[in-house]
Amino acid sequence: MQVRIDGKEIELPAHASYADAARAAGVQDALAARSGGEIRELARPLADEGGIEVLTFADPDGRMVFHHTSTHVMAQAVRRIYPDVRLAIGPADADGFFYDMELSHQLVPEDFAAIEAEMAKIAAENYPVVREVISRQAAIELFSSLGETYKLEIIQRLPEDAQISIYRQGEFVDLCRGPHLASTGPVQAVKLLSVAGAYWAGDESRSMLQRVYGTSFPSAAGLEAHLSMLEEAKRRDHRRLGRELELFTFHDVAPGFAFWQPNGTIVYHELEEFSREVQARYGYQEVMTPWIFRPDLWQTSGHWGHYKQNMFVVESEDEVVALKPMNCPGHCLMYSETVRSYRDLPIKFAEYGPLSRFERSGTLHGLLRVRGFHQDDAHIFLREDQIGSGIAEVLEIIGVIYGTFGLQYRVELSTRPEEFLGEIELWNRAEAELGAALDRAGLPYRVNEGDGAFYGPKVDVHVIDALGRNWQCATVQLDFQFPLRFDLEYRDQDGKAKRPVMVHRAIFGSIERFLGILVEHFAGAFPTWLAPQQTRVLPVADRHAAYAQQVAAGLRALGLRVGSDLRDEKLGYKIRQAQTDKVPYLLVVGDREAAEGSVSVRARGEQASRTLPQAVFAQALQHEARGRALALGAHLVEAEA
RNA sequence: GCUGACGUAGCUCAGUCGGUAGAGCACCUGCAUGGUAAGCAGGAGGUCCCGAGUUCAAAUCUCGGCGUCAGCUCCA
Repeated sequence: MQVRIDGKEIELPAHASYADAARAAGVQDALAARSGGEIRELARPLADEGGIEVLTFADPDGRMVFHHTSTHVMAQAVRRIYPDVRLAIGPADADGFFYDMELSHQLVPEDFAAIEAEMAKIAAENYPVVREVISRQAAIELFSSLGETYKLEIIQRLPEDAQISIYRQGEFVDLCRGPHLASTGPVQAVKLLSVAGAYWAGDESRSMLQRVYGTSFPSAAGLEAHLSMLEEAKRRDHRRLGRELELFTFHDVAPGFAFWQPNGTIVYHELEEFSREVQARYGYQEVMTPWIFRPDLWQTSGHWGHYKQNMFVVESEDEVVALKPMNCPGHCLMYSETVRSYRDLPIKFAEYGPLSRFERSGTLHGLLRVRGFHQDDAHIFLREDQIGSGIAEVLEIIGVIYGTFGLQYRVELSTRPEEFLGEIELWNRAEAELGAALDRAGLPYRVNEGDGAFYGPKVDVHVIDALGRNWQCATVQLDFQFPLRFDLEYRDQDGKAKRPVMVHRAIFGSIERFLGILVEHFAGAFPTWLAPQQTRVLPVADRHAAYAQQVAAGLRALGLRVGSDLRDEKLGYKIRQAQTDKVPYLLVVGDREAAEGSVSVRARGEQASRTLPQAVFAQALQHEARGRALALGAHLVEAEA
């Protein structure tokens, strides 16, 4: 028969398999195939179809199949070593796989080597992975005899008409939907990464299983590359860099709250100032509102009913009060204090004040998940006819802000959750407005059904960092509820009272969190405008100290952040330290420079240096910092020319 | 919150069998006056997370608490 494989027409005998097809197409390392969006196992016979694609490890679906079989190999190895294991679920995940299991032995990382060795044996033994479809009754009998109670529970949960498949490899059998590799042989390079608890069926009230995470590759080289990427992520960990660069610290007595060290405070303020500057251009008005309120406010806003478990509630003078987790109720109050005209709208209140949310202890994570933080928060009150332009403007600001950091981003639209306030019709309208604004902005987006806030649908923006990781940052939430609950009004053209619409939005999200993401994105090497110290003067010997101080003073007078290293150390030592401190520009000054009033400039990460007159360097640095340039040196090259 | 691991000098970590603690870096002092990623020598630095218990004796063993880490759950 004639089959189109990866775009080429190829003649194959009748009853050929996908493996035959891959071979005929000359693909050596085929893992599976894809046809009409479905993944097909290599051992299966070709179905009657238009065209197929051969999947290798380069394809995400191919990788998924590979990792899926890998986790079966791991389960088989664990069973050989710990026969009392009971298996729950074992899927592929983004970069590897995991298996949830119950066993009497508490696994520790020291056990991994033995399991990996057994996995290598299973790969070398190269068992065919055989799929069988069996009846529900046969499946129940099989897994009962094996004592696999979790598998029995899975079978019971399957719909009546579900096809039940099992996969065998050697002595091992597992309930599984597949798809899988044709044999265990390709699972050559494996690394188990961690073991942690995971609830059975993701249910907090059920038993806790042991989840073993691992990753695997067809070749040792691929595994090595992946492991060094993980190492790189570790090197960039903002908690580590935060301490090394003296940006922030945490203390046992204030879990979930950062101490901002002098260096970190500079970066923090630069971010806040940047936001302030951009938003002022768009007509935002900055405000400051109380951070402790009586429950009345939270009752009006609905937080008392829906969010209280996340709020810090304190007692004072026999009265209960609560720290604000969000600014919106305060801004609504502020809006309602005056009679508003249709001419005033949109009104845009921005606030950078402190927010507190009670987060469960196990969820805290450096700056990325804290209890005390600040947002580049704003609430926009607008007329219904301004919704489209209002949302479009926010999307524009997002582009301006993320562009400055060189961050790519992607967008998601989250719709009505199960627990919600208000009428379904209002929700539908709000969701439609957001979708339309995204379409007009030309931003492709994914829909997250049921993931919206309790008061309205939202657009979430995920930034993509230098390592390709995604972080949820900006959020834009349309809200018909708060105006209703706070009875907000404006006088329309006809003199009648009308209800405004509200937009909640933050671009960084939490400034703390965004800063943490930036630390990892830049690996601590901030662009000049964000760098705590933008330049550092290094005298060659102590007789050059006076000139060094003069150079530093001159730069400081221009508003630049400059340090000087006057210690009795050799130049190489000071340079090394300045590089590890990730200072953008080092200025070496010795006899030559002192004599001609120049500085020898060495940019971060470079070996070469160039000598420039003091004033020329100062001006270039000033331009670079003021312009919030992403890369180092553009103005320097200009200055030299 | 749950499961597991961990908590020793400012940082990274070692500490055997239960016998009162160590290294490197950083810091301080002295020598060296130096030209683009670590000069040499010396010194100081400890509530071994906190609290109980076992023991003649606890960094070490047991229990409880706090915190951190990996994950789960949660995340307007």
